[in-house]
Amino acid sequence: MPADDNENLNAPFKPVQAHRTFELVCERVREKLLRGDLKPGDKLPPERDLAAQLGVSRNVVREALRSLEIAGVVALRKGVKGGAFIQEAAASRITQAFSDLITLNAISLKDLFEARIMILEMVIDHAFKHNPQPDFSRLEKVIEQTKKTSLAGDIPQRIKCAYEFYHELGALTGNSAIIFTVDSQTELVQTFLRYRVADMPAQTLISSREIFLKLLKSGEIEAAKIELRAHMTRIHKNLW
Amino acid sequence: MPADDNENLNAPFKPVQAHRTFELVCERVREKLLRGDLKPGDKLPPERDLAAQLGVSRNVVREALRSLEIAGVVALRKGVKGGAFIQEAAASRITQAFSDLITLNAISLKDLFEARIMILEMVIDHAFKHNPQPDFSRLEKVIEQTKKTSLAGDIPQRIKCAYEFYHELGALTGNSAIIFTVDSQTELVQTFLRYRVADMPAQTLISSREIFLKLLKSGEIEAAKIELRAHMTRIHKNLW
DNA sequence: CGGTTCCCAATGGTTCTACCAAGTGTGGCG
DNA sequence: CGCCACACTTGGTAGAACCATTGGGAACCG
Repeated sequence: MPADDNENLNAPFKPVQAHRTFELVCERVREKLLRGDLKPGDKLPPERDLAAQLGVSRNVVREALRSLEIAGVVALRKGVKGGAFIQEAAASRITQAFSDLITLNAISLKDLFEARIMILEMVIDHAFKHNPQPDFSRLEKVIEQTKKTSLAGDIPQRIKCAYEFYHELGALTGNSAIIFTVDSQTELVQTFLRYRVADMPAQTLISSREIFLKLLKSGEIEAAKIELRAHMTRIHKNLW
Repeated sequence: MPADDNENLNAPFKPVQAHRTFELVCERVREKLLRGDLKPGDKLPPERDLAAQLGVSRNVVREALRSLEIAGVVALRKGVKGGAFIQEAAASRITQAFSDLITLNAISLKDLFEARIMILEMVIDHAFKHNPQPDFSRLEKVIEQTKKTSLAGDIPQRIKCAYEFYHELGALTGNSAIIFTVDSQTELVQTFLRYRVADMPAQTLISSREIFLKLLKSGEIEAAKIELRAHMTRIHKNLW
């Protein structure tokens, strides 16, 4: 439920005044984003200038920027040539939100992992439902890359490949909302597993990926889902 | 923070630079949350006291609180007896994240709605997969409530009932990660539809809900999914 | 005694000013 | 020519003062 202003829908009076100044500043920025006046990579004016232009104190501008930063809309860099830069759209803000729910004990790791499997299985189903012959070339390329880096023992690159793998899997749906969801879950799981990747032998990973792809290609959906679930279980088991 | 040192030892790349003071303040609060020293409903010390206790300026404390507020961890109320109160876990932060992705044109409304349908269908599948006879009593109760408020023309309550309906649907999985995902999507859609609910006659809504429940109860999963998709399409159509 | 009104203190919200810290470039010096 | 130091830009922190809202209690009135 909208946790903020609730219940004033049928209120005869409109107590609307929620304007903390910094929120208005955020609105201005979001407006410009929506209208295309601002695009990722663009830079906002310096805090001092912005404060002057908007007729508010620098503090207010800072709180607004802080808010936008936490929301992942802008990133701040200092020094000359620094400033507030509009960020590229990314899954990380969703990731952060889920992460907070976990620290609040509102979501257990078990549920998180189970949900991840559910969504990925859904992705596979959906990929075939609308297209009997999905294009697996990108997925294939990622697995190839995984093979190389993982055998070379390049852990960070291996982690990145894993991310790309699930990303391409999600991309089979062609639905960006699903892609972001999958990405955020991957990101989330990786933050919990980051320092334990090496627990799984490279060969185990590679063969799992290859078997999975082979099953997908031959259209054995259910078998592919079983392989995926088995792989996930191997990964997650380390945490319990 | 000994735990952090531990992790930094074998960290391939460091999360350094976190030493903006306000981030440290956030950490302190999150620590207390994680250790159970703070629970939802608890109140943080006043900004001035907090600043003194932590040995930082009030400005820093404010930025930290702003950050936690945006993250949905605390809510701020002014006046005497006001302060920063720890919030109950809620989906709203995820909602906001998706909302930002939409304003950045990274997700289209079409994809959002399609993803929503996909997830709900997945929920239905999953509910039956692990339990041939799911408990629909809560869902039934919500529909009963929907009937009442919707015929009475109580729009806000009708919206709330819709939220509850999808919430209980998600709850059939027993997976809190899924529940939060469903909730956030519902919230998101509702913000786009809020002022157009009345477009759908109450009777259309009610009969759709009842047909859906009846199909679920008789185990006609596919038919239920079709009814759900039809209902969704009716709702979403208004936006295109 | 009961209730209404008004004032006061607590607390978040805003403003100002000054200064610190970190990049970036430029000009001077070897 | 190359390197280094200094200055300038811009975000980060500090601290004090004041405003706005809220809740409760004191004062007042019936």
